[in-house]
Amino acid sequence: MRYWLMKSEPDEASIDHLAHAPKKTLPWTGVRNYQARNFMRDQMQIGDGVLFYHSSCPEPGIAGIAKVCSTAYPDPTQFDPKSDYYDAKSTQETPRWMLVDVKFVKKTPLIPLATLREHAELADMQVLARGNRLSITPVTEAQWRFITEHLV
DNA sequence: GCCAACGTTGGC
DNA sequence: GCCAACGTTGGC
Repeated sequence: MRYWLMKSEPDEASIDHLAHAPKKTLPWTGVRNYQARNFMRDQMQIGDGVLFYHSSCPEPGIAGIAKVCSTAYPDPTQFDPKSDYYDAKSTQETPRWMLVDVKFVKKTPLIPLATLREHAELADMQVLARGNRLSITPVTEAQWRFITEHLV
């Protein structure tokens, strides 16, 4: 059992989209970074906790809780020439990009980035590191507990 | 829109 | 394998 923070642009896929999706699940499409892919492919397991983070928006921050609800499988958008996420170098036989499905758990009052930065307990969170751009980052159990017990 | 930080690409 | 150029991310 691990914990993760996953960034999504709310215009693309917000916590509300997840809450209203069929079965309350969405495939985490569009990751095109090897480190983030490797987390999904190699480390995520069904049941892992997810902090659902809204990025590139007026109020960036944690907007809800979700959980991993599938093992990794090829991201179908890499094969679709009409998709923004199409990758001409990827083939069905040797897919380059993998994803997991994520299931809604609950929406939370938005925890802004600035609030996360205020807490010494969270100072080592990878998402808060200077220059961090990774869309999926590991969260420690201590960080997870602090956020879910004190900030939500 | 700016810009720091970082990843990727491709020539050599 | 190096590294400059370029593209992207994402907060502000």
